[in-house]
Amino acid sequence: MTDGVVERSRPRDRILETARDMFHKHGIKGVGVDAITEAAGTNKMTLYRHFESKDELIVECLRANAAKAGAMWDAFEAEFPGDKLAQVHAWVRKAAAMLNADGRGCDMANAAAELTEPDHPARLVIKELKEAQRARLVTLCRDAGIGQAELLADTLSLLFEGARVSVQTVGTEGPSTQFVRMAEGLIVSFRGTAAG
Amino acid sequence: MTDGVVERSRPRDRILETARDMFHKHGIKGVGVDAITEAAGTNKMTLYRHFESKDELIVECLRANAAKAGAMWDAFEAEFPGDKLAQVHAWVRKAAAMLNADGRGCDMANAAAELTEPDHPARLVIKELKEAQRARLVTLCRDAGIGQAELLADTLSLLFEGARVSVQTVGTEGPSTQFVRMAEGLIVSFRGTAAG
DNA sequence: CTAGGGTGTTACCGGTCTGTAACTATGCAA
DNA sequence: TTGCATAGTTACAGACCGGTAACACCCTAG
Repeated sequence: MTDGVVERSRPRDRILETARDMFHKHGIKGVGVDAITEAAGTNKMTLYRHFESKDELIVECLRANAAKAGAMWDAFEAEFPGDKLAQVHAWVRKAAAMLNADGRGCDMANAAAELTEPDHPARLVIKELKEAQRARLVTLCRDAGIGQAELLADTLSLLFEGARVSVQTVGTEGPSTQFVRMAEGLIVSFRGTAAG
Repeated sequence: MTDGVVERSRPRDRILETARDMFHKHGIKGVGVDAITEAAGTNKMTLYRHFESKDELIVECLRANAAKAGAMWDAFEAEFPGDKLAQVHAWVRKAAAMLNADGRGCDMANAAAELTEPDHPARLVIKELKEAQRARLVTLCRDAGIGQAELLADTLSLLFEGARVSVQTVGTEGPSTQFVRMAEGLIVSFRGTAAG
């Protein structure tokens, strides 16, 4: 039996997990590879044996985040099998929970704010992962029988995205406190219109 | 006659203006003081005679941004004197214009994403300036005779904030294209409810 | 027992970062 | 002309950055 998932896992996994946590808390440019490897209980050489550069490590961290987000969608389906409308409401609750979880916003959005080079490898994966998220929410809304599913999904997306940066700038007592009310009101409103 | 506002202004003003531009384009941690002073046509010593540290320069840049934002509100009042509802719609148009202006989001939000130290001097001014913006929009909505002015203002704020980060992550062709429609729809909807 | 792959250690490279010291040049005002 | 504030120049300190070289150390598979 392994005594601690983080401590006794392979160095590559520890590095990835530690980097994800530190990038999230302190920003990408705010963390050096030395700090990551030390926190992961390893060293710089081992990092560069598994990742060819810091940029590649960043990309892998973002992909790992996306994988966790994908698991979230699967959890909705598992909790409310077939009931797409319930899953939409579950998404709202999950989003609200994230807002109060910590004062840091979305890792993808934060990375996009930091990595300004237009051809940075991370920008590509950020874009495609955000588009995948959007597609899943659109599909969910559509399958829930809501008219104008794209518009509702986009509105909910922007509200959530905005709430995350609002938490980061003014804290949890700002406009983001109204997020659930806004989202639920919108869903009701859109369900009132034509339902395909 | 001075031949160029930027070139012949005082060094302090040139540094401030140049820093604002470069922080906006490349991020705060992505720009060094050497690069700023060189682009401003001066040198590092002069910068440190006018600003006691890079952090103080950052704070001054954020304050300058807020001053420009304040001028925007005054422009609304000048264009539609007394007509608060028209000013709300002017805000929507202005916000939409900002979305397509460039792919970079709000400087305050980006700074908050980069400067993660909880006691960083910039975090205080970011919070108070964001709260001031929110207060102005709430007041405008209330004076426009809209019921639930706070809720509408917060919703519009989150939508705009979210649209700015969406532009930064997936570009101008993403959910942000629907911003005006969402905002106008919300205003109509809120005007339909009780009007005080 | 042995061979080899994964890992750890130390030292280093060249570059960049914020911030400072010491000195020189300029322009304006009395 | 003298005096002074402002600005420019060069050089540097001390720290950190991403990334690499060379070598010693396991642990396990054969």
